[in-house]
Amino acid sequence: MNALEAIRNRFAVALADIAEPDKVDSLLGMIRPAQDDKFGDYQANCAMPLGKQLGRPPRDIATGLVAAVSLDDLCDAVEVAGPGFINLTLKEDWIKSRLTEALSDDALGVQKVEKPRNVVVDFSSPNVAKPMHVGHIRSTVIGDALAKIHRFLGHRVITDNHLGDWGTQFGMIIYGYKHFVDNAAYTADPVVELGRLYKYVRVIMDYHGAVAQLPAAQELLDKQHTALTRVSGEQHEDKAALKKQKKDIARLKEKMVDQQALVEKLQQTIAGAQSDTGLMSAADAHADIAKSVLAETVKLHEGDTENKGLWDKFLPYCLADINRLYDRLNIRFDHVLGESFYHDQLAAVVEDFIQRKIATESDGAICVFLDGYDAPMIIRKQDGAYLYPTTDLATIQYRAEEWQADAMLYVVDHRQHDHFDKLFDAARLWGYKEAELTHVSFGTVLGDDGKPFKTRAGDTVGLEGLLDEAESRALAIAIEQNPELEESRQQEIGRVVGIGALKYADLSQNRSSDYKFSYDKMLALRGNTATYLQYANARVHGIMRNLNVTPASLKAQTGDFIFAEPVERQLSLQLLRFEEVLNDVLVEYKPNLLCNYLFDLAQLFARFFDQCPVRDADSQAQQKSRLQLCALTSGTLTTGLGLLGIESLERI
RNA sequence: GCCCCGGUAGCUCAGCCGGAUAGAGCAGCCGCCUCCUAAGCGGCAGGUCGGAGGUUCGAAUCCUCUCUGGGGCGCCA
Repeated sequence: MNALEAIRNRFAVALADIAEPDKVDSLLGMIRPAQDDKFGDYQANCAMPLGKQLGRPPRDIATGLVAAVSLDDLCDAVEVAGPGFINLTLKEDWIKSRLTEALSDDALGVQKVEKPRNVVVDFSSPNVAKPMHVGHIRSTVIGDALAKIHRFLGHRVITDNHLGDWGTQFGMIIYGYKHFVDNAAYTADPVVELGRLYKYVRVIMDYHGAVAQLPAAQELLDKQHTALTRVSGEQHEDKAALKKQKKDIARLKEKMVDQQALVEKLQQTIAGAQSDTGLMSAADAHADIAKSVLAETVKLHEGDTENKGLWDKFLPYCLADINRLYDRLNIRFDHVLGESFYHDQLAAVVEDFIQRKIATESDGAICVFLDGYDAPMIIRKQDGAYLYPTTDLATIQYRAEEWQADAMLYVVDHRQHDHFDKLFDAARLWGYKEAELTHVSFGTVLGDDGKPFKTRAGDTVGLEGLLDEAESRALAIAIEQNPELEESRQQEIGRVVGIGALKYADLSQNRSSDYKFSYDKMLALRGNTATYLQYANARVHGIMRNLNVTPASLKAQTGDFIFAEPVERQLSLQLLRFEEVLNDVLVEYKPNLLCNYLFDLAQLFARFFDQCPVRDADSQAQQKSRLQLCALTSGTLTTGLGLLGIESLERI
């Protein structure tokens, strides 16, 4: 039982007597860790709102509460301060006995939740056959961490990688294979050749697309220009009209900047293609490539033997390709049920929607109209093809019925917010009202310039290159810091530190905000980084190594805890907050709360390391106590990092 | 036009279902290795929490308006 929960339980009894029953929970929520040491360890802020509700002075309420709550075995000082804050200081004996419990427990005293849920975590979900890029890493890393934390707290977790394995990109590869394959290259390395084919077809399609789009884009730009000239030339007398004119001009100019950029981009695409004569002859020979690609996709979906055969042939290579990345990131999934898994269920989904009269036909498409949205959710196109909302609905059905999911978490970037709002509304209309459906959204990864992270050439940055760079930078530091270590150890440190830094950079940020990617910040040796935590952990192990003890040997024969320096008590309290923080993480699915916690823990340990000699402790008993704190610290850091999907080492 | 998400120290960001003097890291300045990993520790300096109203005993946090940046908005995913 963590301290916060213990305190809340005691207050719950007392509050039941004086507060309205439905208010008790929110009042208990006002008991929280104290913001400042001088206010004790925890503070209860519920007397002020209670005073208002009951029409009595809050200080009286606070005093009454203090008298009514039985905390004798838990807290020392219980003080009423200011307008009615109740400041609580935990008894040292209570802290010490919790530490002793944690020391002998593999889960560090963290208890399983009382009501485990079946939680499906849908994350990563890349389109196979397209190169994975930096945008995929946030979903992958955040989803993995949330799954691990759920599991650690006793929930039944199912992770599912909902691959895009049935879309247009296969039409592209199939078309590419049929027309452009280099058989020697394919035999030598199918993955590389398929990747090349995808890009090749993409470039040709983009070229034709740009050629088709450019005149209209140019025309629109000209129109905007004309409009700007016209509006600018207008003469107005009254202020309101003048203001409107100014606003219109500003808006038009803004639009023109965007439109100009679009035109330039199209021109660049065309010029880029034209500079490659080989490509141009292919482009000329395949003028209808977009239509043909679509046709190949349709044939695949309709079960065409040849295309389905190619799909069956290509898919394992595509999977092997992405699995190489998952291996490097050390990430596994319980299931990999991509879009293709659901394709034969889609017709039935749409039929069911029609039969239940929650979908209607509009302009030949089958639509679900939802309150609060102008645009409907289309589940079948005019041409009879299904769309991703259809697949997503089938997926919800499957997860609810096959897996009895109590919660489905979708770790997907924030741009799909509207899609998920609609999807969830539609699913509830359909009858899936029980399960929690949550879009765990996250922001965009930006470059130094504040724009979506791209290479100088304008391509999205490949994930593979990102991992390479992170590792090689970390390796350089590892060699510099540990010149005496053998090379394989340095390599190992480089790998663990580099990958850890990359993951932590994503996790430590509030997931909802965009974040600026920077190798330098990520691999900084100080500050709130994985490296700092790994370093702290390595230092703990250094102490234990020097004194020839292990967490296991300490566990075998525990001793008393002694708080000589203030930092020892602070460190202890922080160690005991682990469970509390893990529960906090799951309230809003925010792994950064765990990062913050671990960073605070590491900082406290660094102070402990400075102020509390272990080898040269004053007594055997004190040394024992400090070693036990070391064991708990390394256990918590290692476990905490592990829950974030980050490895730790005993020496870095 | 409508909808969503941001704006907090020079920079990168925490804090946001209201709580006591707004935090951290980086960058800057000053100290600390005869001492368990200095990939460290201590200290100094730095903020009208975009702006204006409002609700409240109390607002970075809630409400309204406004400025500003980003994203999304019928047959792509």
